[in-house]
Amino acid sequence: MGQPDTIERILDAAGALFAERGYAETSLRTITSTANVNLAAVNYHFGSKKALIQAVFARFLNPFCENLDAELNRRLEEKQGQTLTIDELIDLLFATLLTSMDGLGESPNQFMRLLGLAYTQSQEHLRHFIIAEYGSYYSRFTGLLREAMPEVKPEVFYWRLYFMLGASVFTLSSFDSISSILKADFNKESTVEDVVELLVPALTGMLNSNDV
Amino acid sequence: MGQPDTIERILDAAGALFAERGYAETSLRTITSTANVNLAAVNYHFGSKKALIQAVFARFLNPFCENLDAELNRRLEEKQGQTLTIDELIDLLFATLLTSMDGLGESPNQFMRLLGLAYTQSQEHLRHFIIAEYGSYYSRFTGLLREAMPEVKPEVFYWRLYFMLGASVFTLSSFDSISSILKADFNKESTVEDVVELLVPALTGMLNSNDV
DNA sequence: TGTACATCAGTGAACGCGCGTTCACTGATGTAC
DNA sequence: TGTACATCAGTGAACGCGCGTTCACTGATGTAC
Repeated sequence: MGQPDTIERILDAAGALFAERGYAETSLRTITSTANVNLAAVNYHFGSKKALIQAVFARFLNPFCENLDAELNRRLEEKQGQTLTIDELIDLLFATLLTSMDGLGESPNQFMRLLGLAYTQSQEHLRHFIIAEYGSYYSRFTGLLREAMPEVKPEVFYWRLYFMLGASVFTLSSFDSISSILKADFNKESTVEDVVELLVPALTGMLNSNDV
Repeated sequence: MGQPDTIERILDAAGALFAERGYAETSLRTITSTANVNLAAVNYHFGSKKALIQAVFARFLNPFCENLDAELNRRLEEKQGQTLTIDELIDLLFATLLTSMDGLGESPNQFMRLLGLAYTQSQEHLRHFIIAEYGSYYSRFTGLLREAMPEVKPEVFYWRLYFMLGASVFTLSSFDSISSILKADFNKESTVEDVVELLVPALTGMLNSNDV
């Protein structure tokens, strides 16, 4: 194969196909023929299909987590020790998500779809991988969010975190099909940016919901 | 096979196994051996694996949709033409969900998990089946919710509906794993009822979020 | 009442197929002396 | 500068395996006359 970067081409094809149809439903034969690469190349470069799945994730999560960390540092310095508010944190999270994906030429909904599938498909190895590699970033963000709303009980905070995660992952991961129905029913086009703009205040409203 | 109700035993096993590991990841051999039934019995009684998946869904959705419809009728009559509020509708929805599952001896999180998987796994036939069979119930409920919040723009309402769906489906479908982490971290036991009690005001808070 | 036939739930074994992975191999490039 | 060897990306064909589905068959029960 004279063409450059077999590894990159495999990652591109795998990312798109996994997001589209799921991990178990995408065969190595489909991936390698889409990438114009020999069938055995995946096992040669990555070792196994599982390792390929993890590599696809790392390519998304590494830049995102690094950007998130840097942004948090910048904002904390700016506020000189004051705690960040819920609004500021949620805003920062989604702004980072949108800009991190720009660099890769990948849309955030593809990333969200992969993330959603990691939860719902039975990919134990993937959940372990994500927790082991990126758990500390997750803890830092949720820790800061906790500081912004210290008055709620721990278990209430904990469940609201998952309500938030669910609303975000589910909506953005199904962005394509949801927005195409919206187009059909109301003739309205939407971008991911539009939805994020609606999502951020909705999540803040949910985290702040009072009557418990 | 002298034991009674081969069909019921297949549906029980299939429901539990699909919810646990997904549709593609559960083989007919696993289902039939769990149900203590001959491998060929699924194709004999249901025709195909796809038809079995749909039958599993129908067993959940039929009673739920009928109960929801009846409850809506009852409440509307009670209020004599007045529109139902957001709180009342969300309350009624989840109360019906909880009571509908009681009768089947099945937990709402199993049902939610199946529903979540229907969205994320590439089961086109299943989405078509659900829309065709149960779309009118869905439209009725969302129509009433729309009447309760006529001031928001249609597309804003539309997206908030999906935020709500995402938060509910994601959280309840992962109830087992989320609550086991909560148990490990805070030594707090939670029931599905506890989570629904937190979820209802959170969803209402999200639907009502103002700054757009 | 007895016989012949139809219906139907259930069975055991086999079918072809697509899957992830392996393996012996090629050919280009780099390194040692 | 030339030769021998090592390294490494990539290849083509085959491997065994588990999958959903099919098919000829059994045996119990119901129905017609």
